[in-house]
This record gives sequence, structure tokens and C-alpha cells, in this order.
Amino acid sequence: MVQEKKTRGLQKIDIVKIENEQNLQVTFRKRRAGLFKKASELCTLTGSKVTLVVFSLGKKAYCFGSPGVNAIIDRFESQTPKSIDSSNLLLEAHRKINVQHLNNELTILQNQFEAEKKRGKTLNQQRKVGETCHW
Amino acid sequence: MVQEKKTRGLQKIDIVKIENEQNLQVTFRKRRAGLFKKASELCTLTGSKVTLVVFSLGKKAYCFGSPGVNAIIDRFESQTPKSIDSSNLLLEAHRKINVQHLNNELTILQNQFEAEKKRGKTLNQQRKVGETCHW
DNA sequence: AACTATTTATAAGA
DNA sequence: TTCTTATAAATAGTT
Repeated sequence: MVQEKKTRGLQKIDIVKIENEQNLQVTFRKRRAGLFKKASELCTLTGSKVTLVVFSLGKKAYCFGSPGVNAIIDRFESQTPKSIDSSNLLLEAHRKINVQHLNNELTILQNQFEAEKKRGKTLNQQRKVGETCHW
Repeated sequence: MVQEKKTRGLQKIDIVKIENEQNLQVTFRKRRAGLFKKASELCTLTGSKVTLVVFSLGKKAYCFGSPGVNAIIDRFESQTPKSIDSSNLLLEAHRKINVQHLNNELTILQNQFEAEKKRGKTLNQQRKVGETCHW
């Protein structure tokens, strides 16, 4: 008596553009969340600072910046001669995203909270990670 | 006759600051590579654009930007009223990192190449992903 | 740097 | 859409 498997489980996929719009949206949300979580973990584990912006096709942007990023950038600022080049587009984008997507902070904190709940620990140690868009 | 396991395999770790400096460096390299790969995959799968900068404690920065990020940012630029706020530090940092860490492009392409080799496919489909620091 | 056992992420399906 | 399940992928500790 062969027990039918309930699902096929995770299937291997090629890393090529997803054509089905619905699948694309689902995958986008899942992987964006995964990426943010990984970024957050990298920050916490190694004390590094990360800035991450994901621009979806739908004109939305999702951003993540670990606390203290500005200070780090400051350090770079003082290390290299000032460029005269124009186009401060990226920074502008970051500033604008700030208002639009503060809710991403929530996503990350929720991820962490879920994880912590399962481990029966408090959030205290990780409280400062996942604060988004400080600039 | 009990077969001794060769290693303990992947152990679960708490997401807290790694204190051992050597372990920290190894983990930083591994996870940074993983994060870049995930970012690259998200770009390819969903056609979204990602900009990612990792600032290590050692004053180095590693950055990733999918092609066309500037165009997307431009779109934001035209969507929201120009802010008068100063401090274009982040953009400056990005520009400076450009020269310092072009080699990260290599890292990502190598990841992809390894993956593709195993699958016996060509790199053609992914050729445009992982081009770093275009601004 | 390579390996391997195990955890984590996640593609499909319910 | 939220949850489940099976499996692919990432990675901690070891060598």
C-alpha cells in the first residue's frame, strides 16, 4: 500500500525570470522576506552594517538599513576625496522610501519575534536590529 | 559496529554577535556571499532591482546593484517632491565603493558560474545579473 | 579551502 | 491567502 505524498515539496527551479505573474508575486514576497532576514542576521552575527533596497517592478521599494549605517558612511566620507559628480539619486530614493515603507521594519521584527518565540527567549539581544531607513 | 559520524553537521546557532574573531570572519565571508547570491537570484527571478551594501567592521564595504537601478531610482526621483535635506553621504559612499570593490562582481559571477556548471547549463541567461556598483 | 550533517529557506499544494 | 509539506539550498563545525 503506497502512501501518496501530500505535496511534491520544494522543487528545484532554474534561476530565470518567472513568467507567471501570480507565482512571481508570491516568490517576490517570500524571497524578499528571506533576503531581509539574512541581512538582519548578518548584521547581528558579525556586527557589520547593511543597507538594502529592493525595487519591485510595481514601482514600490522596500528598504533595510541597520542602525549606525550613517556613521559608517561618514567614515567613508572622510576617507576619500570629495567627488564633484552630481546625481545624488540613490540617497534621494532612500529618503523617499523612508516614509513609504516603514512597515518593513515590522516584517523583520516579526521574523525575529517568531524565531525567538520558538526558542523561548526574549528579544532583548536583537532589539536593535532591523530598524529600517534611518536616513 | 557503530559508524562514527565524520562531523556534527550544521549546528543551530543563536543570532547573537559572534565573539571569536576568527569564526566571525569566516561567518562574515560565508554569509555575505550567501546574501549576495540571494539578492542576485531575487533580481533574476522577479525582475526587481536590488541595491545592497555591506559595511564590514574592518572599514571595507561590499556592494551589489543590479543593472538598471539608476533608472528605477530616477523614477522615484520624478514621483516625489525634491527634498532640501542635505547629507548625500550614502550616495557618496556608493560612488567611492565602486572603485574599491569591483571584485565583488567577480564573487557573484563565480557563484553563478559554479551553480551553472553543476547544472550543465550556460551562463547566458544570467549574464546581466550581478553587475555591481553602476553608479 | 573542502566536507558533511543538519538547519533553514522555500516551491508547490491544500 | 495563510498554512503545510517535502525537498533544495545554505551553512556551522570539523578536517
